[in-house]
Amino acid sequence: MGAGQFMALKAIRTGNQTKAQRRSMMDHQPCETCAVRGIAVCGALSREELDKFGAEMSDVRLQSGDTLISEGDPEKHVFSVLSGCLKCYKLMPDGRRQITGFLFPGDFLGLGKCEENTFSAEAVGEVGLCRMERTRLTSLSGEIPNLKHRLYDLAAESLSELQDHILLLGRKTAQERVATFLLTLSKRAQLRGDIANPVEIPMGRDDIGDFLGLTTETVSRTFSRLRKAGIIGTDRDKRIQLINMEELESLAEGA
Amino acid sequence: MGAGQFMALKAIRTGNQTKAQRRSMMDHQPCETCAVRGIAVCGALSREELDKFGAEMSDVRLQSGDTLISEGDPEKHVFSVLSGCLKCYKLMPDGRRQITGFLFPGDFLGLGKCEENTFSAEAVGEVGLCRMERTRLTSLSGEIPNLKHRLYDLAAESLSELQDHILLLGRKTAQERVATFLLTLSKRAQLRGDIANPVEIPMGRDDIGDFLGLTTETVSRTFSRLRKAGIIGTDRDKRIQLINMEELESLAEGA
DNA sequence: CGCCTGTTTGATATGTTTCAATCGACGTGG
DNA sequence: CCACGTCGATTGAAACATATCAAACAGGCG
Repeated sequence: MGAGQFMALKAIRTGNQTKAQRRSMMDHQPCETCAVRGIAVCGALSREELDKFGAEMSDVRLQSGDTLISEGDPEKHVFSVLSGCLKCYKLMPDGRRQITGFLFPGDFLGLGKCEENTFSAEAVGEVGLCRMERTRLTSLSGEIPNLKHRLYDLAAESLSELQDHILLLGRKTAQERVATFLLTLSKRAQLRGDIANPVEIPMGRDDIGDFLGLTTETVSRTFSRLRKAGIIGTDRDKRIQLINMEELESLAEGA
Repeated sequence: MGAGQFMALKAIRTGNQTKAQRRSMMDHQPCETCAVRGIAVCGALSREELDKFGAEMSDVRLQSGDTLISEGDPEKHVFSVLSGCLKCYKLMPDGRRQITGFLFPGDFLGLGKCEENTFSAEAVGEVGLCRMERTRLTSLSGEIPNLKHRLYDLAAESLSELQDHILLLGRKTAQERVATFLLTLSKRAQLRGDIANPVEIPMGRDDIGDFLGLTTETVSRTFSRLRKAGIIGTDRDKRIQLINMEELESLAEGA
């Protein structure tokens, strides 16, 4: 691939500049009944720690397309995803976009070190999050060793995932990328207790393309190819059956 | 690009399986006189903390091509680079390789969370490092808050760099990748006090290719193109003058 | 039903890879 | 000191995977 230069002006990403406009704030729901307890940042906290932690949170709800944070803006808050899906991306001056990752329930947003966001994040469908002041997190992580440790673990895990993605972008073929993508999505769904096999694909083909370093068309064609090969099946666009897992795995690894 | 599938068997990377064979161990030199104090992990430590830290270190010296760690092996040690350059990479079953990053003096190796290395690391030319048991680092970071904090910062910085590289691999053209590479190398040299403008390129064209998601030939051709355009100049292969910085910057950003 | 938006499919263009050959620097041995 | 061999870098020609351009298709909704 490459050719980015020429795919450029396809949109200039004038996307609805919703920013925080449609974003709505709500009271924080009790952590005890939280759907993502156990898998989220807060999972490692004791009962008392959790109380202290939860007291600092407030809830946020986003509509599809809403921007949660923007690259370059001051990094004032950290977030924990409760429901829905977000895409994190970087833009180039001419509009080329690279999605660096998707966030699902239980995922944490706010591992940055510097004052400014290194990427933007936007809702894919409706999203619920809980939110905390970054400065509060910093001081809390000083008080609660478990929390600091958990944050470090999350960062380390994230590092490993990004390295995997670098391998994908640098060396895998379109088919291998798509296979990897489907399997990763499926495994993540399983981890948070969702259905793993007819795997839910909340984002559009263009988002998948911008994540995998491909175009919408190539993603679509690749899905079709896998479908014709009997490796995957489809009810709707957004729900895909993984039929031949073995083949999919070996495709993903590039064996 | 893409086509990885077909570039595959070009070598199967049978590379000299030197592992730790040529690796030699030495006593640890005093931290006070260390060339990379201030920029390395240990930079944030007080005098007493440094003594405690340094007492745990031993020195390692590698020859060109020596493998320091291998993907999948247990992660027993962490390292701080004193001199030279290392490449960190992941391999696919068929031999395709992706270099995830280069390490220079002052850089830290060992931010992993799990028991196993997520990548391999190999010396590019002669390398000097100091080494510590991972378990010792873990306990020390419990005792020394500064250290824990420093490690977290390093991880966060690393996250940001990997995201930049993901943008590069996913969306930049060959020329933009090479321009970015040269500038990054130059800036890092400056940060550690080395000469920034005739920038030293210790690694070969093939390593650069495997880092940028390109082939040796494309890297070489791109250098030639930049040279003909008067943007860079060359004394030797490994030392490159950045002549037109403005143009190089705008190329790198893809404006 | 017809519009709208996202997906799929087709035909063609192109940047990069692949295959192959030449060049250049460097070290070795006669 | 110069032929020779080696290894990495460079250059050329052709092949190819994916991008681009364009059109058809499908599903959801007013």
